[in-house]
Amino acid sequence: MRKPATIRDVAREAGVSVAVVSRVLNEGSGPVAPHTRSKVVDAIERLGYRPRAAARELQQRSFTTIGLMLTDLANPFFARLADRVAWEARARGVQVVLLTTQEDAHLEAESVDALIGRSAGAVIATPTGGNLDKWTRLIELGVHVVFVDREIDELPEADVVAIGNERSAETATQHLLELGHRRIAFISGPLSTSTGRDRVIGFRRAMTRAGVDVDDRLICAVPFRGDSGSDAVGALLDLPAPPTGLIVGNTAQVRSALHRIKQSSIAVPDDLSLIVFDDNPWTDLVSPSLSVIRQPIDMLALHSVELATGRMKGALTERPRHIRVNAEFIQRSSCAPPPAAPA
Amino acid sequence: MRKPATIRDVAREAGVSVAVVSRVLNEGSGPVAPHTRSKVVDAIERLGYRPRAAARELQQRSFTTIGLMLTDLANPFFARLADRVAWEARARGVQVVLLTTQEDAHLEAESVDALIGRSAGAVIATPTGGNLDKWTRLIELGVHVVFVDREIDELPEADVVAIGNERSAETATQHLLELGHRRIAFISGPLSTSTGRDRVIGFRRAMTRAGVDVDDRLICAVPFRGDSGSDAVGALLDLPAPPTGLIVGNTAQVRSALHRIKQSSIAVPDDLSLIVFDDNPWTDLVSPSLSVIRQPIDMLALHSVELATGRMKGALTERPRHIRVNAEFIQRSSCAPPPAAPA
DNA sequence: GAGGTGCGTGGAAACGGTTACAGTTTTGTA
DNA sequence: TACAAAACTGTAACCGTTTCCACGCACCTC
Repeated sequence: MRKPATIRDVAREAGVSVAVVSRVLNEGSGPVAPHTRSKVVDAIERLGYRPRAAARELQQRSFTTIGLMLTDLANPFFARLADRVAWEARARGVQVVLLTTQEDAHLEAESVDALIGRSAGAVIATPTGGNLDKWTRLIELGVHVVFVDREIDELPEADVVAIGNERSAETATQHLLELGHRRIAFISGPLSTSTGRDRVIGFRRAMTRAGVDVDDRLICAVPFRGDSGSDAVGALLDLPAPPTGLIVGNTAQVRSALHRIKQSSIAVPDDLSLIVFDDNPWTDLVSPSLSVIRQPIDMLALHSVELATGRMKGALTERPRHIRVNAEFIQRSSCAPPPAAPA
Repeated sequence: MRKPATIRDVAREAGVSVAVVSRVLNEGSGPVAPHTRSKVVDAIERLGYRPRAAARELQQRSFTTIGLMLTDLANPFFARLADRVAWEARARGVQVVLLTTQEDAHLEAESVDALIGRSAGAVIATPTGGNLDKWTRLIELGVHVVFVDREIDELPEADVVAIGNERSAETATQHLLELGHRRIAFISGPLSTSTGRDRVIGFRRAMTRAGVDVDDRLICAVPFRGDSGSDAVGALLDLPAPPTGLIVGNTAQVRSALHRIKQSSIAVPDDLSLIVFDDNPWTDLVSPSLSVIRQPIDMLALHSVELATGRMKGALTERPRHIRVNAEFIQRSSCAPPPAAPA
């Protein structure tokens, strides 16, 4: 196993200069006579030469890589998002470096550092909510940041692609209200995330507009990780007056919450009407099939990648954009009028 | 937007030479006085300096990037695999470049090309089965290839990490046989993949050993994409003598198959006993909860990354390894004796 | 006090590409 | 035939690290 050939070896073998070889390598970066080119190609073939990517990257600050920083690929929502992002990125010829933060601010900080070292041109991320300094630094270094799904208000320099969270929560709540529910519970993500906050706002707004008092015990902001969904459901069902409707606005906790409901003697939708955020492959396989708020994942991915690559290539220079795409309410079988509807 | 700081900037800021900064960066590569070290650390902090990966790679011939080439992240199995791979990779300080092939040989070829000449030292992949030439070329170029989940017999140079597919299928079949089933159907992936072939082999072996004739109409090898699972179920149920037991060995088609079963009037497990490959987050949420073959995803990820990074760093130089990890049969509620068990 | 033996440090040469610029040929045109 | 323009090729300077080697210095040992 001998040392790999370098561009200089090729040049010597072909009897030309390194510049010529480089031009042959990078088609169109300069003129090369046909005969010379074939000599070079031969030499490359003979030596089995392959240009070294590191050397290339070092030299040219070509931003051909974007970072994709998601919290957790085990969550089907993010998994499908990653799938679509990878797809869109490929179509644009850019590479995707994948990083997961597991909802951990410390890991997130590490990831940002890693991206700086890899000289990524842009980052698509679902931020945990912290690390303001890290993000700021990243942006200062000229790395374009696109927040997807969530956002950070304190970072107006970043683009944002998300669904209308307030509106979606409002729609779901509205649906339950119209069925006659009055005691409606809401399980959201942490209020440190924009999704958590906005969805709760939407929920409250719908309730208030309907003239229904919001019982704060019916709003549970729980972490994304762990079994908090199950705990929240347990606590809600144990209340003296348990809710007749439940909206789970924390995608990552839907499974856990459902588990608890399945274990209990509560019947859906007879005893409890249910709407969950995000349409998973299995939401129509369980019994009863779940009414959901469906986030348009391909749109989120499309816009994110579009923004990221656009900014990277300098095509987009205007001020940061906030792109809202509409989530869709899909009615299935998990909602019904409350058991003892008021007269 | 200022330029990223270089090691020279740090050296100047700290009032030392670049050599010292480098030694601080690479702990243990040379002596540094404690006081000097802290000056350097301060400077790094102040400047927000991050060493540039490309420059590092150029100098020392180590790679810090591995390619992760999966077919489809919308499949929860691969999504969770990606999650674990990202995790294991991070623990080893290597970056992951994500590529998806959508089970398309052409896209796979493109992906391999993209990886060639990029700075990936190793690739973890679930191959579609074709592109022998591409893979061979990649390996020749010194990129270490680890096939995970599936393998390609014609490429003995690649490492393989997979479950015992024959054995797992055998176990599942065995379970149904013991319950008294004789007409057992098997839906597998394409026979062009090792998983498809091996699982069918295991299925046949168990049947043969039990002295049960295998009805070829009960074996459906269907594509991973599309709605082929549903079609296969439809065909099976339409048979004059439909099966009383069904094993879905095509993870990607489980959802589609279940859908069709749910639509039909067939009751699980009363009319049809069901075992599916791979334990998803929702297999115990549906009714009845599904008996599954659980693939130990974290083990698959661990070994893959271990092999990939080990080879990359030159720690592993022995001949290619085939690592088999055991899948586990998890019994839930989707199996019962056949409706008219033979006396 | 001469001669090791370490430690701590800095200078400068790699590593393998790209590319600006200058130099040499070939071609086109008056 | 002369001379400018175009086409091609070569030299050398980067890019940001790591690392080899030399050097100064304090300390220890005969």
